[in-house]
Amino acid sequence: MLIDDLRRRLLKEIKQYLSGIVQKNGLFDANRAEAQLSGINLSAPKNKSFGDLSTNAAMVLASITKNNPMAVAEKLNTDIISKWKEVANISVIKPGFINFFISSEYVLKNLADIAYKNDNYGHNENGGGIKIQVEFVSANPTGNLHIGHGRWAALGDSLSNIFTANGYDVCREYYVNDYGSQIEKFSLCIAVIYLKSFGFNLHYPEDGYPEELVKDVVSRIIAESGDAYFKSRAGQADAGFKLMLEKSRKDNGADLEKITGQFADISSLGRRGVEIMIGRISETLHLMNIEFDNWFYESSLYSDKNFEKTVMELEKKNLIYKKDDALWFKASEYGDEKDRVVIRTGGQPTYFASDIMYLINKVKRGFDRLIYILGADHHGYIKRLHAIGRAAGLDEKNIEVIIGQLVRLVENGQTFKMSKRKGNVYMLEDLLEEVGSDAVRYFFSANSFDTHMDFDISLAKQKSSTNPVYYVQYAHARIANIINKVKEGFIEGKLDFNEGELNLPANWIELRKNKAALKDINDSAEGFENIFGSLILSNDFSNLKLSSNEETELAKTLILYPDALNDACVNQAPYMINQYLYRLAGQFHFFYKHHRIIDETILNTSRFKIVLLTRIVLACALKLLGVSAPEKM
RNA sequence: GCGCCUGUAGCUCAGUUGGAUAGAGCGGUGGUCUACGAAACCAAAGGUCGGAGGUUCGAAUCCUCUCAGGCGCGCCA
Repeated sequence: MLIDDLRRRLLKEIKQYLSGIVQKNGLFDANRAEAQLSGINLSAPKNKSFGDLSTNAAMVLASITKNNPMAVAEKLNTDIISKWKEVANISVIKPGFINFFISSEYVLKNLADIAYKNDNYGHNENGGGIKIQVEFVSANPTGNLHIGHGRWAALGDSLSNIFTANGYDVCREYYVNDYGSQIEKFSLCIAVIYLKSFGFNLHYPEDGYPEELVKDVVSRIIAESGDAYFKSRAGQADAGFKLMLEKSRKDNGADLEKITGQFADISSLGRRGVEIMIGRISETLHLMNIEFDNWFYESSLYSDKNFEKTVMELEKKNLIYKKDDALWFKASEYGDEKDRVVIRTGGQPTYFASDIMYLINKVKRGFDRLIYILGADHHGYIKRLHAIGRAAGLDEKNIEVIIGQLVRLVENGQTFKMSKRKGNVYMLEDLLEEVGSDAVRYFFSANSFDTHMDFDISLAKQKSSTNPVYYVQYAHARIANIINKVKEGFIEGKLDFNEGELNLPANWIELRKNKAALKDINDSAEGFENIFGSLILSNDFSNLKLSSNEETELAKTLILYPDALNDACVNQAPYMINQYLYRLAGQFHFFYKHHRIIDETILNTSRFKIVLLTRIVLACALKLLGVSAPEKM
């Protein structure tokens, strides 16, 4: 990591400088150093011609010490920055900016590092192995995933990948809401359809789940286990029962439930239904390259008298009280807007009761940091989750709630709210089928969590060649093509190059003698990876030459990947990876257009090596986003 | 009514805790292929940063007010 390291070094040296020179006049307080110096930036300047990097340190310092910014800048330059080996061509400009370029010495040294680290290039240990749990999607198992879930899934998974690459121990968790009244309703719907499909004459609950969905689930249940969920098979032919069913059509839901329960095992059907739905959801997520480490079932919170024990604990800590025959949690004493009901009149626990137990459970499992990624429709949760955390004596900083804004659907210029499209449903599965996982993943992680993004269905449906994901993938495919070309050229004996500069893998030399084996390698699934991997292993990347501006710029972008990865982590912003990728791909295309790697029969080995390194970085970054790195398109 | 989020080019969005001439992509305009893949490259055009005040050397960024949009505010989950 270059930028972050330099900034840290700069701050450290400035502190020493300040404490020695300025402290005596009282302008600088060592205890407040962090706050006073926090405004110091070291980053790429807006205008590239100023340099690769720039710092406003002199201006911040000048305001503390009441000195002339230009004079301070000159001093910082001679005393500190000019001594850095990483930089070159330093200049001090008007208000007090210090601009500089990355030294070629540093660039070359770090290019070699890319080949050495390969798949792990850019990774760091900043996380220090801290256990961090990311809970996301957690859609109810009573329906399919909608477009919004797709966005949160992409963001959550990419963010998890970014955390892992930054040295955190990440657990991706999906919380399955399989307990409570919604599940009871879902179970009843399933049981009703189940009985109906065996000839029973029941009416479908009016406020039930979409019938098509439930029918789908039931047909799978019947396909796998037939009438196994009947309580009484004899009842089917009973005339008295039929009368009862007739009557039930006019009755209310309570009777419907009673009658249904008499003949079918509602809760078992419900459990099976939930499993089927979760299976579907995980399949959809799998299509998006997302695998959860843990599927946590809400119902498991209620086993072993855990609920009763938790309530007793809360009572002991004086966190709950009774009012209007219900049991309340004193959430307002811990920052929530009001107190929350834990047990309803009648003894049923609320969803909030689960929240309490779930959070306690997470802490008990040893996670240091908890991240909840919630949809904007759940933003009311932030305060109550923090309230639980505080009451449990946890540091609020370790319970982070990230709110992902909703996705608005646009079709032919018309906008739809996701929730209003129940009649004409366009689900995540449909989107994946229409545009493919790569485009979905790339697009959904391309914006910050905060943007209210529009998803244009009509645009997504047409496979636009101007799609940024193709642009990035195309860079990778181009490189794969070059690598193949080089291999073929060598084996066919049509390519000349200085062998000292490019060490060919041993198996290539074998292939030159035995061309029949070539086809086998090419046809094998790992063929390309073998070609690429052996090239990386057999070569030294510290001796390449950067002979043009385009190559130098590309190389600098390559070595700044670790910084991009760090930034994406610190800011919890996967979109920064998208931006980096786009910039890298652009720089590669630009380079490619201006310089030939293979010129007629001559291979430029330095350029070829840069291309190999570019491929590594493209693949690393694409992997973080869960987007494939194709060899052909 | 209260709370959270958003408003930047025709469209979709960046702009890291206040910094230099507000940036990309798409679309539109005009150029590039007997060339390692043109799914690419190059050039110019496009803006009172929703509006109004304020804070200071300096504001898209911070404060106040205001307009517009999204989402919440249950003994539902």
